[in-house]
Amino acid sequence: MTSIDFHLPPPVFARSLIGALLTVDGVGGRIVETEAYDAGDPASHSFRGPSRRNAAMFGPVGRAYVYRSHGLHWCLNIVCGADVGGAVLIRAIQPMAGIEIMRERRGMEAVERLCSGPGKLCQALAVTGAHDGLPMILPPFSLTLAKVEPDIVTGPRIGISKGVETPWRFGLAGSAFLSRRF
DNA sequence: CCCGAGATTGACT
DNA sequence: GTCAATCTCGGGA
Repeated sequence: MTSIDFHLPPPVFARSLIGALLTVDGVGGRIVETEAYDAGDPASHSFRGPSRRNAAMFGPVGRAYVYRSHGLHWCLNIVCGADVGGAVLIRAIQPMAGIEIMRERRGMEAVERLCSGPGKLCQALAVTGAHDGLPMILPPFSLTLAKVEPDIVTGPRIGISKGVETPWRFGLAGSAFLSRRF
């Protein structure tokens, strides 16, 4: 059993998550895309200090930070880092377990698109604000790192207007399950 | 208090 | 390509 080091700096931890198996109540798959954020980063929700929404980012590492995007979609992060204010956004998953349940939650959809975005995968895995602050190492979550680090591609993060040049987006090379091409 | 922007998605021109 | 859906936060009046 390999223990997960949530104290790694966000960019390092984000890279280590590529290929990991993530499930929620048994539904999930292989993480194929992540993004790193930290407190010194103007693109991060933690940049301006604690608020009601981002409180989990200032709590213990290894917990979920789930926030609502544009008032509609949920997005799942894992709190990490040597200092407070760090987290890794889970942006895409390759569905492995509970695919039929995901289809019911998301409607008829090609398997490549079921979890190809941060809001999509939260819908497919039924992650909501109720999961905010919960430990990632306990049910309903299950998180298991890949035994061997796969080939990884990097690039600028998606959908932000500050810190755009920071290459803290990580993806599984050649994956058909990414939110976008690198 | 009011308003614009935002780590998104899906529907539409 | 454009745009609306709808919640939280920060900045300015």
